[in-house]
Amino acid sequence: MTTTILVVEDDVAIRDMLCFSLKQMGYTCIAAGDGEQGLDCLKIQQPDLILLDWMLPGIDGIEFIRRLRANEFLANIPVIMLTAKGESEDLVKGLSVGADDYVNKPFSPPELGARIKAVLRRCNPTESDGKQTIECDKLVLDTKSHRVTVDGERIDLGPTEFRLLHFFMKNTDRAYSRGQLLDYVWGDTVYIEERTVDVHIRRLRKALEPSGYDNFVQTVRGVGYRFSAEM
Amino acid sequence: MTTTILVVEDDVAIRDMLCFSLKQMGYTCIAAGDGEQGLDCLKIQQPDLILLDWMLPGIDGIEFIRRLRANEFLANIPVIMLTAKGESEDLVKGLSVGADDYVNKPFSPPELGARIKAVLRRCNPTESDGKQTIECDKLVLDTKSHRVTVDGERIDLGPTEFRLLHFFMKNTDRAYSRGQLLDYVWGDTVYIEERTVDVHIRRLRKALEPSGYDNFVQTVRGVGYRFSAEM
DNA sequence: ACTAAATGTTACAGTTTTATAACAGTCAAT
DNA sequence: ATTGACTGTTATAAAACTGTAACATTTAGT
Repeated sequence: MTTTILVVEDDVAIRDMLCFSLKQMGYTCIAAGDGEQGLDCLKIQQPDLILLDWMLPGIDGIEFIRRLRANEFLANIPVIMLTAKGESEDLVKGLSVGADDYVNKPFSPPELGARIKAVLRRCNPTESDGKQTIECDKLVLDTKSHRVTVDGERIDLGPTEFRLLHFFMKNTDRAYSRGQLLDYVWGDTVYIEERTVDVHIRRLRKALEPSGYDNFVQTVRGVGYRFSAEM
Repeated sequence: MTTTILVVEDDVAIRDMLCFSLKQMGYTCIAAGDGEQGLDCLKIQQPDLILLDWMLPGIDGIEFIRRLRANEFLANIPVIMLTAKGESEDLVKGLSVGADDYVNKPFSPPELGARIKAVLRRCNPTESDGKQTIECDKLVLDTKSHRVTVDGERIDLGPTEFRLLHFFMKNTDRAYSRGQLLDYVWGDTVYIEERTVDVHIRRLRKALEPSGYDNFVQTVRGVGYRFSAEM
């Protein structure tokens, strides 16, 4: 799950610096040079957060937020204002118009990062797309506590086996090739031998063995693997 | 049940006067000379209400409240602003930022007392006793007295370990990343190495060791830590 | 039954993650 | 100034995890 941030800032140097820092922090970044451009970007793609310079040519910060909040699809996107020092007047205006937080220029990347994290957290209190536990017969995977249990009996899994089981339990009764599993469970950026999947399947089976659920992990010869309650 | 009030006011005379009046009214009083000091106080002890002068050297009222609201433990503490006459501008700002009420200087102690009572009533509708202690098996954490005991046996914790345990006991059976713990326990405005969390986890475990509750603090490899009665 | 391909299993070396201890700076109380 | 408690950082040790390759077994087709 990548988090996308829209940066609206007219100063090229600052904009580039921002995008660079944000990417380093693992965010995906869209950049706009003025309010008009920024609003255009929003028509195409909805970011998870907006970094908004307050002093903009054309549409200024206040106006930008107004228009943003006026659109029901965009109204909930949190906004962090970037203000120069001494603009505390505007600051209050901004917060009252609907900005969620602000950062004074100049700021350090860590500080900005902290603010971004805080705002995202505040705005996504539900987190983790709802479902807290996934069940399959008596097998229970709890995403919050990061635990797998059968009848309350705990099953120990390494990080990779946990992700693998998690994926399987979210997508039961369906066969996946080793390549697909690598993409979905490991991520598509790494290059790993396909046979490695076999090894982790083995480890998962072994961990599930005492509970008898190891046969839920099924081999589909010539294709890959499948997780299913039915034999 | 004593009610504690934090006074943040830079003018010594007014501050002392306030503390004196408050004590007369039966409140316990903590005093801070500026915003920085005030925030430090909050790390150690959570008051039931904050009296906040609006004109402060360093961190001003807006910033103070902003930081306050950013911390989940402190977010609900009501704030009464102390404003000089003619600062009606700031008044609006303050209320929009999240102050709960205001009192114009100069004010009379009875007036202030009335406001305090009103705000406390408004903000603690459930109250009367509220949860003062959190328990986990025989482990008892008293939020007011800032004490942790097992079977009446006292356990000594440093401030950070106390907050960490406090957070854990409020959120058991759930894995948190080091980053999340930093956000929730340390606050999202500081930038601290993630490894530092490990060290404090270690200190917490060590402190709990003699009681045998150290294994409640569990490592979730690849993720972070979890506090749970179940192994 | 024989063969080739696919999968199961195991051991291991390298890497990553976590635990622990030691250190230095801060702050308040004395 | 000095002490002592506390905090954050860092270095090193220990533990856990990972990917690979080598070998074993099963499977399907002949």
